[in-house]
Amino acid sequence: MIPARAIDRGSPETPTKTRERLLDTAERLFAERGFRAVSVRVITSHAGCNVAAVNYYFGGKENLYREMFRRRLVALREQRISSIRRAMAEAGSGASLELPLRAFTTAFLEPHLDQSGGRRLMRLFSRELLDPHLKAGTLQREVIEPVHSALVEAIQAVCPGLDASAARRSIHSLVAQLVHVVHMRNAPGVLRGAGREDFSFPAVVDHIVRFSAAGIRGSLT
Amino acid sequence: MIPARAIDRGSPETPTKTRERLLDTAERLFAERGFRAVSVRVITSHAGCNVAAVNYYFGGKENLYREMFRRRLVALREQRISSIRRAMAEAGSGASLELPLRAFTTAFLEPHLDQSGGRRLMRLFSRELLDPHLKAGTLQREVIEPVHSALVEAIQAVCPGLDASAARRSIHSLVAQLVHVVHMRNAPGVLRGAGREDFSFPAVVDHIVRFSAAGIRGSLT
DNA sequence: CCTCGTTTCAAACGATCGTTTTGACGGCAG
DNA sequence: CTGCCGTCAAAACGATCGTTTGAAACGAGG
Repeated sequence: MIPARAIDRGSPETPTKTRERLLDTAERLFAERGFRAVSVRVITSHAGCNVAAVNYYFGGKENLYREMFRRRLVALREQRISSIRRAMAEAGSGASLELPLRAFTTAFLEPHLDQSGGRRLMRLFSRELLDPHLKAGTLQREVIEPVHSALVEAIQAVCPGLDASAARRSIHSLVAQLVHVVHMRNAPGVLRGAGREDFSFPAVVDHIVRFSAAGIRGSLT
Repeated sequence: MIPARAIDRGSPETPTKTRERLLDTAERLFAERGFRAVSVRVITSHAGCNVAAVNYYFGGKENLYREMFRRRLVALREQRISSIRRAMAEAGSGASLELPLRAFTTAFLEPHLDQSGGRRLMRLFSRELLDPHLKAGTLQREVIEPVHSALVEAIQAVCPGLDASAARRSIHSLVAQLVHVVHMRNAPGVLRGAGREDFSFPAVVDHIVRFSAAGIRGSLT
Protein backbone atom coordinates (compact mmCIF):
# COMPACT_ATOMS: atom_id res chain seq x y z
CA MET A 1 0.00 0.00 0.00
CA ILE A 2 0.88 3.63 0.03
CA PRO A 3 3.41 4.51 2.73
CA ALA A 4 1.23 5.86 5.48
CA ARG A 5 3.37 8.87 6.19
CA ALA A 6 3.15 10.05 2.59
CA ILE A 7 -0.57 10.76 2.34
CA ASP A 8 -2.85 13.55 3.44
CA ARG A 9 -0.24 15.63 5.21
CA GLY A 10 -0.87 19.31 5.24
CA SER A 11 1.34 21.65 3.28
CA PRO A 12 4.89 21.58 4.66
CA GLU A 13 4.69 25.06 6.12
CA THR A 14 1.75 23.91 8.21
CA PRO A 15 2.88 20.53 9.49
CA THR A 16 -0.53 19.79 10.95
CA LYS A 17 -0.11 17.73 14.03
CA THR A 18 -1.26 14.14 14.02
CA ARG A 19 -3.74 14.84 16.79
CA GLU A 20 -5.57 17.50 14.83
CA ARG A 21 -5.52 15.48 11.64
CA LEU A 22 -7.12 12.62 13.54
CA LEU A 23 -9.87 14.89 14.86
CA ASP A 24 -10.60 16.33 11.42
CA THR A 25 -10.55 12.98 9.67
CA ALA A 26 -12.69 11.36 12.33
CA GLU A 27 -15.24 14.14 12.07
CA ARG A 28 -15.56 13.71 8.34
CA LEU A 29 -15.77 9.93 8.39
CA PHE A 30 -18.06 9.65 11.42
CA ALA A 31 -20.43 12.14 9.80
CA GLU A 32 -20.45 10.24 6.51
CA ARG A 33 -20.75 6.67 7.78
CA GLY A 34 -21.45 6.69 11.51
CA PHE A 35 -19.45 5.67 14.55
CA ARG A 36 -19.58 1.90 14.29
CA ALA A 37 -19.13 1.83 10.53
CA VAL A 38 -15.77 3.57 10.69
CA SER A 39 -12.83 1.59 12.05
CA VAL A 40 -9.84 3.18 13.68
CA ARG A 41 -7.73 1.71 10.89
CA VAL A 42 -9.72 3.59 8.28
CA ILE A 43 -9.42 6.81 10.26
CA THR A 44 -5.70 6.51 10.80
CA SER A 45 -4.99 5.52 7.21
CA HIS A 46 -6.94 8.55 5.94
CA ALA A 47 -5.13 10.71 8.48
CA GLY A 48 -1.80 9.29 7.38
CA CYS A 49 -0.66 7.85 10.64
CA ASN A 50 -0.45 4.61 12.54
CA VAL A 51 -3.31 2.72 14.15
CA ALA A 52 -1.84 3.19 17.57
CA ALA A 53 -2.10 6.97 17.31
CA VAL A 54 -5.77 6.92 18.29
CA ASN A 55 -4.98 5.23 21.56
CA TYR A 56 -1.83 7.27 22.04
CA TYR A 57 -3.59 10.62 21.77
CA PHE A 58 -7.10 9.87 22.94
CA GLY A 59 -7.02 6.57 24.77
CA GLY A 60 -9.51 4.86 22.51
CA LYS A 61 -11.93 5.24 19.65
CA GLU A 62 -14.81 6.43 21.81
CA ASN A 63 -12.73 9.17 23.41
CA LEU A 64 -11.67 10.36 19.97
CA TYR A 65 -15.34 10.59 19.04
CA ARG A 66 -16.20 12.57 22.16
CA GLU A 67 -13.26 14.90 21.81
CA MET A 68 -14.19 15.50 18.17
CA PHE A 69 -17.76 16.25 19.17
CA ARG A 70 -16.88 18.45 22.11
CA ARG A 71 -14.91 20.77 19.83
CA ARG A 72 -18.05 21.62 17.88
CA LEU A 73 -20.78 21.69 20.50
CA VAL A 74 -19.91 25.03 22.08
CA ALA A 75 -19.25 26.68 18.73
CA LEU A 76 -22.57 25.47 17.34
CA ARG A 77 -24.53 26.67 20.35
CA GLU A 78 -22.87 30.07 20.41
CA GLN A 79 -23.27 30.58 16.69
CA ARG A 80 -26.98 29.84 16.80
CA ILE A 81 -27.74 31.80 19.93
CA SER A 82 -25.76 34.79 18.67
CA SER A 83 -27.62 34.65 15.36
CA ILE A 84 -30.87 34.78 17.32
CA ARG A 85 -29.69 37.69 19.44
CA ARG A 86 -28.41 39.54 16.37
CA ALA A 87 -31.70 39.05 14.58
CA MET A 88 -33.61 40.38 17.56
CA ALA A 89 -31.32 43.39 17.84
CA GLU A 90 -31.73 44.23 14.16
CA ALA A 91 -35.47 43.78 14.42
CA GLY A 92 -35.81 46.34 17.16
CA SER A 93 -38.71 46.60 19.52
CA GLY A 94 -41.52 46.89 17.00
CA ALA A 95 -40.37 44.03 14.81
CA SER A 96 -42.77 41.91 12.86
CA LEU A 97 -42.98 38.18 13.53
CA GLU A 98 -41.62 37.29 10.11
CA LEU A 99 -38.32 39.08 10.52
CA PRO A 100 -36.83 37.01 13.37
CA LEU A 101 -38.36 33.88 11.87
CA ARG A 102 -36.54 34.51 8.63
CA ALA A 103 -33.33 35.26 10.48
CA PHE A 104 -33.55 32.02 12.46
CA THR A 105 -34.40 29.96 9.41
CA THR A 106 -31.60 31.28 7.23
CA ALA A 107 -29.11 31.03 10.10
CA PHE A 108 -30.06 27.40 10.62
CA LEU A 109 -30.12 26.37 6.98
CA GLU A 110 -27.36 28.40 5.38
CA PRO A 111 -24.52 26.16 6.59
CA HIS A 112 -26.04 23.48 4.38
CA LEU A 113 -25.63 25.51 1.23
CA ASP A 114 -21.91 25.01 1.14
CA GLN A 115 -19.94 21.81 1.40
CA SER A 116 -18.28 22.87 4.64
CA GLY A 117 -18.63 21.67 8.18
CA GLY A 118 -22.23 22.70 8.71
CA ARG A 119 -23.73 19.72 6.94
CA ARG A 120 -21.31 17.36 8.61
CA LEU A 121 -22.22 18.69 12.02
CA MET A 122 -25.92 18.12 11.49
CA ARG A 123 -25.30 14.58 10.29
CA LEU A 124 -23.23 13.92 13.39
CA PHE A 125 -26.04 15.43 15.38
CA SER A 126 -28.68 13.18 13.87
CA ARG A 127 -26.55 10.09 14.30
CA GLU A 128 -25.79 10.94 17.90
CA LEU A 129 -29.48 11.35 18.65
CA LEU A 130 -30.27 7.92 17.22
CA ASP A 131 -27.14 6.12 18.42
CA PRO A 132 -25.66 7.95 21.40
CA HIS A 133 -21.97 7.66 22.19
CA LEU A 134 -21.71 10.75 24.36
CA LYS A 135 -22.74 10.84 27.97
CA ALA A 136 -26.52 10.84 28.25
CA GLY A 137 -28.11 14.23 27.78
CA THR A 138 -24.98 16.02 26.57
CA LEU A 139 -26.52 17.21 23.33
CA GLN A 140 -29.65 18.27 25.15
CA ARG A 141 -27.77 20.17 27.82
CA GLU A 142 -25.09 21.76 25.63
CA VAL A 143 -27.04 22.70 22.53
CA ILE A 144 -30.68 21.76 22.18
CA GLU A 145 -32.01 23.20 25.41
CA PRO A 146 -30.07 26.52 25.34
CA VAL A 147 -30.94 27.20 21.71
CA HIS A 148 -34.54 26.24 22.30
CA SER A 149 -34.77 28.58 25.28
CA ALA A 150 -33.27 31.44 23.33
CA LEU A 151 -35.74 30.87 20.51
CA VAL A 152 -38.70 30.76 22.88
CA GLU A 153 -37.56 33.94 24.56
CA ALA A 154 -37.18 35.72 21.23
CA ILE A 155 -40.53 34.58 19.92
CA GLN A 156 -42.28 35.68 23.06
CA ALA A 157 -40.63 39.08 22.74
CA VAL A 158 -42.15 39.74 19.32
CA CYS A 159 -45.38 37.90 20.13
CA PRO A 160 -46.48 39.10 23.57
CA GLY A 161 -49.85 37.33 23.49
CA LEU A 162 -48.26 33.90 23.17
CA ASP A 163 -48.32 31.88 26.38
CA ALA A 164 -45.30 29.85 27.38
CA SER A 165 -46.66 26.44 26.39
CA ALA A 166 -47.80 27.57 22.95
CA ALA A 167 -44.47 29.32 22.43
CA ARG A 168 -42.48 26.19 23.24
CA ARG A 169 -44.63 24.06 20.98
CA SER A 170 -44.45 26.59 18.15
CA ILE A 171 -40.67 26.58 18.37
CA HIS A 172 -40.76 22.81 18.24
CA SER A 173 -42.82 23.09 15.07
CA LEU A 174 -40.35 25.51 13.55
CA VAL A 175 -37.31 23.45 14.50
CA ALA A 176 -39.05 20.35 13.22
CA GLN A 177 -39.35 21.89 9.78
CA LEU A 178 -35.71 22.99 9.78
CA VAL A 179 -34.51 19.56 10.85
CA HIS A 180 -36.72 18.00 8.22
CA VAL A 181 -35.13 20.08 5.50
CA VAL A 182 -31.68 19.11 6.72
CA HIS A 183 -32.61 15.43 6.79
CA MET A 184 -34.12 15.49 3.34
CA ARG A 185 -31.11 17.24 1.87
CA ASN A 186 -28.69 14.89 3.59
CA ALA A 187 -30.42 11.55 3.20
CA PRO A 188 -29.05 9.67 0.20
CA GLY A 189 -31.54 8.71 -2.46
CA VAL A 190 -34.52 10.37 -0.82
CA LEU A 191 -34.66 13.42 -3.04
CA ARG A 192 -35.60 11.73 -6.27
CA GLY A 193 -38.12 12.51 -8.93
CA ALA A 194 -40.52 15.35 -8.31
CA GLY A 195 -40.25 17.04 -4.96
CA ARG A 196 -36.53 17.50 -5.29
CA GLU A 197 -37.05 21.22 -5.65
CA ASP A 198 -39.30 21.26 -2.59
CA PHE A 199 -36.19 21.76 -0.48
CA SER A 200 -34.25 24.18 -2.67
CA PHE A 201 -33.31 27.62 -1.44
CA PRO A 202 -34.61 30.22 -1.10
CA ALA A 203 -38.15 28.99 -1.76
CA VAL A 204 -38.08 26.60 1.19
CA VAL A 205 -37.07 29.45 3.49
CA ASP A 206 -39.97 31.54 2.23
CA HIS A 207 -42.38 28.71 2.82
CA ILE A 208 -41.17 27.92 6.35
CA VAL A 209 -41.29 31.57 7.36
CA ARG A 210 -44.77 32.09 5.99
CA PHE A 211 -46.10 28.77 7.27
CA SER A 212 -44.65 29.21 10.75
CA ALA A 213 -45.70 32.83 11.11
CA ALA A 214 -49.26 31.90 10.25
CA GLY A 215 -49.05 28.89 12.55
CA ILE A 216 -47.84 30.99 15.45
CA ARG A 217 -50.51 33.60 14.89
CA GLY A 218 -53.03 30.77 14.76
CA SER A 219 -51.81 29.55 18.16
CA LEU A 220 -52.42 32.91 19.75
CA THR A 221 -55.95 32.71 21.09
CA MET B 1 -24.70 -20.58 29.17
CA ILE B 2 -28.39 -21.14 28.98
CA PRO B 3 -29.33 -23.93 26.61
CA ALA B 4 -30.33 -22.10 23.49
CA ARG B 5 -33.42 -24.16 22.87
CA ALA B 6 -34.82 -23.33 26.27
CA ILE B 7 -35.33 -19.60 25.94
CA ASP B 8 -37.85 -17.33 24.33
CA ARG B 9 -39.94 -20.05 22.73
CA GLY B 10 -43.54 -19.22 22.22
CA SER B 11 -46.18 -20.96 24.25
CA PRO B 12 -46.17 -24.70 23.47
CA GLU B 13 -49.51 -24.62 21.67
CA THR B 14 -48.01 -22.16 19.20
CA PRO B 15 -44.63 -23.64 18.32
CA THR B 16 -43.59 -20.57 16.40
CA LYS B 17 -41.31 -21.49 13.56
CA THR B 18 -37.66 -20.54 13.75
CA ARG B 19 -37.91 -18.35 10.68
CA GLU B 20 -40.65 -16.18 12.13
CA ARG B 21 -38.97 -15.98 15.50
CA LEU B 22 -35.84 -14.73 13.78
CA LEU B 23 -37.79 -12.06 11.92
CA ASP B 24 -39.54 -10.86 15.08
CA THR B 25 -36.40 -10.89 17.18
CA ALA B 26 -34.39 -9.12 14.50
CA GLU B 27 -37.05 -6.44 14.17
CA ARG B 28 -37.00 -5.74 17.86
CA LEU B 29 -33.22 -5.69 18.22
CA PHE B 30 -32.51 -3.78 15.02
CA ALA B 31 -35.03 -1.13 16.08
CA GLU B 32 -33.49 -0.82 19.53
CA ARG B 33 -29.80 -0.82 18.65
CA GLY B 34 -29.37 -0.55 14.88
CA PHE B 35 -28.13 -2.93 12.21
CA ARG B 36 -24.43 -2.92 12.88
CA ALA B 37 -24.78 -2.95 16.65
CA VAL B 38 -26.68 -6.25 16.66
CA SER B 39 -24.74 -9.41 15.84
CA VAL B 40 -26.32 -12.50 14.40
CA ARG B 41 -25.27 -14.34 17.54
CA VAL B 42 -27.30 -11.98 19.68
CA ILE B 43 -30.29 -12.35 17.39
CA THR B 44 -30.16 -16.13 17.31
CA SER B 45 -29.61 -16.47 21.04
CA HIS B 46 -32.62 -14.25 21.74
CA ALA B 47 -34.60 -16.21 19.18
CA GLY B 48 -33.51 -19.48 20.78
CA CYS B 49 -31.83 -21.07 17.82
CA ASN B 50 -28.42 -21.68 16.33
CA VAL B 51 -26.20 -19.09 14.67
CA ALA B 52 -26.38 -20.90 11.37
CA ALA B 53 -30.15 -20.45 11.19
CA VAL B 54 -29.78 -16.91 9.85
CA ASN B 55 -27.79 -18.13 6.88
CA TYR B 56 -29.94 -21.20 6.48
CA TYR B 57 -33.20 -19.27 6.22
CA PHE B 58 -32.12 -15.93 4.79
CA GLY B 59 -28.65 -16.40 3.35
CA GLY B 60 -27.07 -13.74 5.49
CA LYS B 61 -27.60 -10.99 8.03
CA GLU B 62 -28.40 -8.31 5.46
CA ASN B 63 -31.05 -10.44 3.80
CA LEU B 64 -32.66 -11.04 7.18
CA TYR B 65 -32.77 -7.29 7.67
CA ARG B 66 -34.33 -6.70 4.28
CA GLU B 67 -36.87 -9.48 4.68
CA MET B 68 -37.80 -8.12 8.10
CA PHE B 69 -38.24 -4.66 6.64
CA ARG B 70 -40.17 -5.78 3.59
CA ARG B 71 -42.83 -7.36 5.79
CA ARG B 72 -43.69 -3.99 7.31
CA LEU B 73 -43.35 -1.59 4.40
CA VAL B 74 -46.52 -2.51 2.56
CA ALA B 75 -48.57 -2.70 5.76
CA LEU B 76 -47.34 0.71 6.90
CA ARG B 77 -48.10 2.34 3.57
CA GLU B 78 -51.57 0.82 3.30
CA GLN B 79 -52.45 1.67 6.89
CA ARG B 80 -51.51 5.30 6.45
CA ILE B 81 -53.07 5.76 3.06
CA SER B 82 -56.27 4.07 4.17
CA SER B 83 -56.40 6.28 7.25
CA ILE B 84 -56.16 9.28 4.95
CA ARG B 85 -58.88 7.98 2.65
CA ARG B 86 -61.11 7.13 5.58
CA ALA B 87 -60.67 10.58 7.07
CA MET B 88 -61.56 12.18 3.75
CA ALA B 89 -64.63 9.98 3.36
CA GLU B 90 -65.87 10.83 6.84
CA ALA B 91 -65.19 14.50 6.25
CA GLY B 92 -67.39 14.61 3.18
CA SER B 93 -67.23 17.27 0.52
CA GLY B 94 -67.65 20.32 2.70
CA ALA B 95 -65.09 19.30 5.29
CA SER B 96 -63.06 21.82 7.20
CA LEU B 97 -59.28 21.83 6.96
CA GLU B 98 -58.83 20.85 10.59
CA LEU B 99 -60.73 17.59 10.31
CA PRO B 100 -58.43 15.72 7.91
CA LEU B 101 -55.40 17.27 9.57
CA ARG B 102 -56.50 15.86 12.92
CA ALA B 103 -57.19 12.49 11.34
CA PHE B 104 -53.73 12.38 9.75
CA THR B 105 -52.01 13.48 12.90
CA THR B 106 -53.68 10.99 15.21
CA ALA B 107 -53.25 8.20 12.67
CA PHE B 108 -49.53 8.94 12.49
CA LEU B 109 -48.92 9.37 16.18
CA GLU B 110 -51.26 6.91 17.83
CA PRO B 111 -49.03 3.87 17.21
CA HIS B 112 -46.55 5.52 19.56
CA LEU B 113 -48.95 5.55 22.46
CA ASP B 114 -48.65 1.82 23.00
CA GLN B 115 -45.56 -0.28 23.35
CA SER B 116 -46.35 -2.27 20.20
CA GLY B 117 -44.74 -2.35 16.80
CA GLY B 118 -45.56 1.19 15.78
CA ARG B 119 -42.71 2.78 17.70
CA ARG B 120 -40.29 0.10 16.57
CA LEU B 121 -41.19 0.66 12.97
CA MET B 122 -40.51 4.38 13.16
CA ARG B 123 -37.17 3.75 14.80
CA LEU B 124 -36.26 1.32 12.04
CA PHE B 125 -37.40 3.95 9.59
CA SER B 126 -35.19 6.65 11.06
CA ARG B 127 -32.19 4.35 11.21
CA GLU B 128 -32.68 3.22 7.64
CA LEU B 129 -32.82 6.83 6.47
CA LEU B 130 -29.53 7.62 8.17
CA ASP B 131 -27.78 4.32 7.53
CA PRO B 132 -29.35 2.58 4.53
CA HIS B 133 -29.18 -1.19 4.19
CA LEU B 134 -32.03 -1.56 1.73
CA LYS B 135 -31.65 -0.95 -1.96
CA ALA B 136 -31.43 2.78 -2.66
CA GLY B 137 -34.77 4.54 -2.76
CA THR B 138 -36.83 1.65 -1.41
CA LEU B 139 -38.29 3.60 1.49
CA GLN B 140 -38.97 6.53 -0.78
CA ARG B 141 -40.68 4.43 -3.42
CA GLU B 142 -42.63 2.10 -1.14
CA VAL B 143 -43.81 4.42 1.62
CA ILE B 144 -42.73 8.04 1.65
CA GLU B 145 -43.73 9.04 -1.84
CA PRO B 146 -47.14 7.26 -1.95
CA VAL B 147 -48.17 8.56 1.47
CA HIS B 148 -46.96 12.03 0.59
CA SER B 149 -48.93 12.00 -2.63
CA ALA B 150 -52.08 10.84 -0.86
CA LEU B 151 -51.68 13.60 1.69
CA VAL B 152 -51.15 16.26 -0.95
CA GLU B 153 -54.19 15.06 -2.84
CA ALA B 154 -56.33 15.14 0.29
CA ILE B 155 -55.17 18.57 1.33
CA GLN B 156 -55.83 19.99 -2.08
CA ALA B 157 -59.31 18.52 -1.96
CA VAL B 158 -60.27 20.44 1.18
CA CYS B 159 -58.20 23.48 0.23
CA PRO B 160 -58.95 24.23 -3.42
CA GLY B 161 -57.03 27.50 -3.52
CA LEU B 162 -53.72 25.84 -2.63
CA ASP B 163 -51.38 25.46 -5.57
CA ALA B 164 -49.40 22.27 -6.01
CA SER B 165 -46.07 23.58 -4.80
CA ALA B 166 -47.50 25.15 -1.65
CA ALA B 167 -49.47 21.97 -0.97
CA ARG B 168 -46.36 19.79 -1.19
CA ARG B 169 -44.39 22.11 1.06
CA SER B 170 -47.22 22.34 3.57
CA ILE B 171 -47.38 18.56 3.77
CA HIS B 172 -43.65 18.53 4.32
CA SER B 173 -44.16 20.94 7.20
CA LEU B 174 -46.86 18.75 8.70
CA VAL B 175 -44.86 15.55 8.33
CA ALA B 176 -41.83 17.30 9.76
CA GLN B 177 -43.71 18.05 12.95
CA LEU B 178 -44.99 14.48 13.21
CA VAL B 179 -41.53 13.04 12.67
CA HIS B 180 -40.15 15.47 15.21
CA VAL B 181 -42.59 14.27 17.83
CA VAL B 182 -41.67 10.69 17.11
CA HIS B 183 -37.97 11.45 17.36
CA MET B 184 -38.31 13.35 20.61
CA ARG B 185 -40.37 10.59 22.16
CA ASN B 186 -37.99 7.90 20.99
CA ALA B 187 -34.61 9.51 21.59
CA PRO B 188 -33.18 8.42 24.92
CA GLY B 189 -32.39 11.15 27.39
CA VAL B 190 -33.70 13.98 25.25
CA LEU B 191 -36.96 14.49 27.08
CA ARG B 192 -35.58 15.72 30.36
CA GLY B 193 -36.53 18.54 32.63
CA ALA B 194 -39.15 20.98 31.43
CA GLY B 195 -40.47 20.42 27.95
CA ARG B 196 -41.17 16.79 28.63
CA GLU B 197 -44.88 17.49 28.50
CA ASP B 198 -44.44 19.38 25.22
CA PHE B 199 -44.86 16.07 23.43
CA SER B 200 -47.59 14.48 25.51
CA PHE B 201 -50.91 13.54 24.03
CA PRO B 202 -53.40 14.91 23.24
CA ALA B 203 -52.07 18.43 23.65
CA VAL B 204 -49.39 17.93 21.02
CA VAL B 205 -52.02 16.79 18.53
CA ASP B 206 -54.09 19.88 19.22
CA HIS B 207 -51.10 22.11 18.70
CA ILE B 208 -49.99 20.48 15.45
CA VAL B 209 -53.50 20.61 14.00
CA ARG B 210 -54.00 24.25 14.91
CA PHE B 211 -50.48 25.30 13.89
CA SER B 212 -50.61 23.49 10.56
CA ALA B 213 -54.12 24.61 9.67
CA ALA B 214 -53.12 28.21 10.25
CA GLY B 215 -49.88 27.64 8.34
CA ILE B 216 -51.71 26.19 5.36
CA ARG B 217 -54.22 29.00 5.33
CA GLY B 218 -51.31 31.41 5.51
CA SER B 219 -49.77 29.78 2.43
CA LEU B 220 -52.91 30.30 0.41
CA THR B 221 -52.40 33.64 -1.31
C1' DC C 1 -37.88 -50.90 9.58
C1' DC C 2 -35.53 -47.90 6.41
C1' DT C 3 -34.99 -43.77 3.48
C1' DC C 4 -34.93 -39.10 2.36
C1' DG C 5 -35.43 -34.16 2.64
C1' DT C 6 -35.64 -30.65 6.13
C1' DT C 7 -34.09 -28.61 10.10
C1' DT C 8 -30.83 -27.83 13.81
C1' DC C 9 -26.58 -28.24 16.06
C1' DA C 10 -21.57 -27.62 17.65
C1' DA C 11 -17.44 -26.34 15.80
C1' DA C 12 -14.46 -23.96 13.14
C1' DC C 13 -13.31 -20.68 9.30
C1' DG C 14 -11.02 -16.32 7.82
C1' DA C 15 -11.56 -11.54 8.40
C1' DT C 16 -11.65 -7.51 10.98
C1' DC C 17 -12.27 -5.17 15.17
C1' DG C 18 -10.10 -2.03 19.18
C1' DT C 19 -6.22 -2.17 21.80
C1' DT C 20 -1.45 -3.15 23.56
C1' DT C 21 3.34 -4.05 23.27
C1' DT C 22 7.82 -3.00 21.94
C1' DG C 23 11.19 -0.39 20.25
C1' DA C 24 13.09 2.90 16.80
C1' DC C 25 13.88 7.72 15.81
C1' DG C 26 14.90 12.67 16.76
C1' DG C 27 15.49 16.79 19.60
C1' DC C 28 17.16 18.67 23.79
C1' DA C 29 19.11 19.23 28.55
C1' DG C 30 22.67 17.65 31.55
C1' DC D 1 28.30 11.84 24.52
C1' DT D 2 24.64 10.24 27.46
C1' DG D 3 20.13 9.92 29.08
C1' DC D 4 15.51 11.17 28.75
C1' DC D 5 11.11 12.35 26.59
C1' DG D 6 7.65 12.97 23.11
C1' DT D 7 6.38 10.91 18.83
C1' DC D 8 5.19 7.28 16.01
C1' DA D 9 5.14 2.76 13.55
C1' DA D 10 5.33 -2.43 12.99
C1' DA D 11 3.60 -6.31 14.90
C1' DA D 12 0.85 -8.90 17.57
C1' DC D 13 -2.93 -9.48 21.10
C1' DG D 14 -7.53 -11.40 22.27
C1' DA D 15 -12.16 -10.73 21.06
C1' DT D 16 -15.86 -10.76 18.04
C1' DC D 17 -17.70 -10.50 13.57
C1' DG D 18 -20.53 -13.00 9.53
C1' DT D 19 -20.33 -17.20 7.42
C1' DT D 20 -19.42 -22.15 6.35
C1' DT D 21 -19.07 -26.98 7.29
C1' DG D 22 -20.44 -31.69 8.33
C1' DA D 23 -23.06 -34.40 10.83
C1' DA D 24 -26.83 -35.38 14.16
C1' DA D 25 -31.84 -35.13 14.97
C1' DC D 26 -36.27 -35.02 13.21
C1' DG D 27 -40.66 -36.23 10.78
C1' DA D 28 -43.25 -38.11 6.94
C1' DG D 29 -43.90 -41.83 3.43
C1' DG D 30 -42.86 -46.30 1.53
